Amino acid sequence: MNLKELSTILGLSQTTVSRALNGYPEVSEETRIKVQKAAEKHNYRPNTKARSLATGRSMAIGHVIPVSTKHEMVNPIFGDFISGAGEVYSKHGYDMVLTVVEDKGEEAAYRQMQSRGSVDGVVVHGPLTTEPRIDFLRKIGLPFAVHGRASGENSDYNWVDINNRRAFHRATDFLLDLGHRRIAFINGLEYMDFAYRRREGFIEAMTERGVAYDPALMFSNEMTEDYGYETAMTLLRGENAPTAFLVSSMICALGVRRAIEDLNMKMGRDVSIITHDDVLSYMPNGKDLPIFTSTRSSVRQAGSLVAETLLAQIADPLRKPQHQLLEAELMVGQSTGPVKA
Amino acid sequence: MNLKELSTILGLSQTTVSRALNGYPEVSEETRIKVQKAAEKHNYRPNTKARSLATGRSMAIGHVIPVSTKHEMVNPIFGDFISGAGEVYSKHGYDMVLTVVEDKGEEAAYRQMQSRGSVDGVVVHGPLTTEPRIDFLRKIGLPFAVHGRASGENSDYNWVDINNRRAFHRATDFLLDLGHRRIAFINGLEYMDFAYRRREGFIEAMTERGVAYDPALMFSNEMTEDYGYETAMTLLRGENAPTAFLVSSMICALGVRRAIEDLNMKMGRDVSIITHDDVLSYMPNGKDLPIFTSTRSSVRQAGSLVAETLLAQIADPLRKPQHQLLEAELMVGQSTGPVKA
DNA sequence: AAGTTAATTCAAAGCGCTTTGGATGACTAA
DNA sequence: TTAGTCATCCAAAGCGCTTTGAATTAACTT
Repeated sequence: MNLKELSTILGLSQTTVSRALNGYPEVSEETRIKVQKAAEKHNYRPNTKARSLATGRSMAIGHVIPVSTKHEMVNPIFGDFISGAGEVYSKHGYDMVLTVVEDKGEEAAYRQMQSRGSVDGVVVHGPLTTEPRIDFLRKIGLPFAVHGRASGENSDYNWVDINNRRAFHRATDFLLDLGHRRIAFINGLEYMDFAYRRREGFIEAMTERGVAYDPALMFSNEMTEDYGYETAMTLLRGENAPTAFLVSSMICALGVRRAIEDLNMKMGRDVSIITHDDVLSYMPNGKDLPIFTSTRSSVRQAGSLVAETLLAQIADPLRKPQHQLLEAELMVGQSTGPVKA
Repeated sequence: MNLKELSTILGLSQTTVSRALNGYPEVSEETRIKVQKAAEKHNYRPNTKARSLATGRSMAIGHVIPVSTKHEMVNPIFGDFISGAGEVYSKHGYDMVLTVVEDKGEEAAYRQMQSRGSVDGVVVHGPLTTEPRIDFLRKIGLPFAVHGRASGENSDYNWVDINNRRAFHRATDFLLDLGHRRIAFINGLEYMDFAYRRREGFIEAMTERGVAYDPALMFSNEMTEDYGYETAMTLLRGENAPTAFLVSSMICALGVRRAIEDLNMKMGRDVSIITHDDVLSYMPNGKDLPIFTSTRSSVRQAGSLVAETLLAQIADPLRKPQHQLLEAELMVGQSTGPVKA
C-alpha cells in the first residue's frame, strides 16, 4: 500500500493525503480524520526511503562499533547503552543503524554514512584522549555527539560524560580514609579517555593526601574478568602486596574477587575492592546490600542522554554544542573495610 | 556529489556512469576506468535511499531487541552476537538497523519495518517455545532467520541453533560420572526455547541413568549474577544441599561461585559447577586452564551464521529454509571434581 | 556499397514521497 | 456587483538513483 493507491481509494490527491497524515493545517479536519482512518485500515505507512529522498533527512542515527581485531572484544556496556539510546530514537521516530568495523576503519565508515546519506548523525563511542574522529566528523559536516570526552580536544562539541576524575578521586579518598596506602589500580586502556581521567583522579587524590603511589601497582588493559584475576593474583602472591584494589569495571572486579578467594582471603576483610559500576542490566551489584563498594552511574541513562543531545543538535543545526557531566554515586558495599592492623 | 554532477563532470550520461560503477558489461573498459577514477577522486558514493527506491531493495537487515520492561534487562550476549552478524552484513554491503522495543511491541516493530520498507529481512532473537513471531513474519512476508528454534513450531523456517539438549545432556552425564546425584539446575526462563531444551537434556540424562531429579533443585529465571548467588546461597545453606550445579550462563555461574566462596567452600572440591559458555569476548573462561567446566559455543559465530543464512534467503527467495545445528564443546575446567565421599 | 551485427552510449521513465505554486469555490467587505 | 480573503484541495516538479528501450557509431559481411 502506497500513497498513490491510498489517495486513489480516497478520491483525493496525494498532496492532501500526505498533508493530512503529516499534520499540516491546510486540510479540513473532516478529511484529515477520513484519511487517518483509511491509512489505519489499509495499514499504510510511508516508505522511509521515499520520504527521506524527498525531505533530505534520513531519520536514522549511526553507531559505529569498533571491534578490536586483536581480541575481537566487544564492549560489554554496549548493549545497555544502545538500549538507552534506542528508546529515545524510537520515541522520536528515528532508526538506529549499526556498523561493525574493524579497528581503524571507523573514519571510512563515517565517511561512507555521510556520502551515502544513510544517517543524519552519529554517536561516537569510546573516545581516546586524542580523538581524530571529532575533527574528522566536523570536517565532513556530519552531526555527532560523543559518549565521553577527549581530553586532548579543545574545540567544542556535544558530549555526555560521567565525572570520571572526581569519581575515582572520591573512591581513592574512600580507601585512604579506611587506612589503605598500598592501593592497586586496575584500569582500562589508558589511551581511552575515561581511563586516562580515572587515572588522573587516582593520582590527584593520592597526591593531595601526600601518599606516594606506586607505578608498579598501576595497570592498564582491556577490562576482562581474566585481567582482574591474573593481575590480582600476581600482586597478592608477591611481596608487599596491596591492601586494596581500585578497579575500573565490575567484570574486572569479579576477577579480582576470584583471586582473593582463591588465595583463601576474604574480600572486605583482608583485601578491599572498590570498582566502577556501569549498572549493567545483567550485572546488578547485589540485591539489597551491594557486593562491591562502587562508583555508580548508569550507562543506559548515558545512552538516552547522548541520543537526546544528538537529536536536539540535528533538529537545530545552529544550536551550540551541549555538555552533560554526570556525577557518579559512591555506594558502599561489602567489598571494603579498614586496612588490617 | 551525486550521479548527475559526476556524469556532467565526465561528460557522460547518468546511465553510463551508473553502469560503469555497478559493473554492467555494456560499457567499455576504458570509460569504466575513467569513471571509477573520477568517482574515487570526488568521493562519490550512491545515495542509499535513492538506490533503494529505484531497486526496491533496502540493503538493510533489521534486529529487534526486546527490553523487558520489568527488569530493563538487555541480553548480555547481544553485543557479541551483533558483532558477528555485523561483520557479515558489512562484507555484503548491508546495513544493520536496530530497534529497541518494550516487551510485546515486537510484532508492531516488524510490521512497521515491513510496511515502511526499511529492511529486507529480520533476525529473530530469543525465540520462545511457542513463538508467534514466526507465523507473523511469514504472514506479512518478511524474510527472517531465527537465532535458536521454537520447539512448538512445526513449520519450516531458517534457523541457527546450538544443540542445547545434547549439550546439557552431556554436561549432566559428566556430573553423574563424577558421582554427583543431587544436581541443582540453574536455568534461564523456561518459556525461552533454549532453556526449555536444556531442561529436556538435563531430565533426559538423569532419567536415562535412573537418577531421580528433584524439582526443588530446578530453577528458572533471568540469568544474572545475582540470581546465581541467591539461589546457590539458599541451597547450600539448606538441608540436603546439592553437590553440583548445572548452570545456564557464565554470568550466573559467577554468582554461584561467589556463594560457594562466601560459605568458605571450594569450587571443584566441595561443590562442582558446570556451565554453558557463550564465549563472550569480555568474559573469557580463564586463560589457559578454564575456570569453569563448560559446554562451549561461540555466540559470535552464531551471529555470523544467522546473518549468512538470512542474506542467502534474501538473495534467493525460493530457496528452501536452511538449518544449522551447532554442537557445543565440553571443556573441562577447574570447577568440577568427584563428589565428596 | 549496402546490409548486418556488435559495441557503446543515451534520453527518459519510474521508484514513493514531500512541497511549491497555483486553482477553486465560498464567503466577506466595499 | 466586484474585489479581496480564506479555506481547501490539486497538478506537477523534484529528491538521486536504476533500468528500459532506442540511438549512434564502428566493424564486419556479402
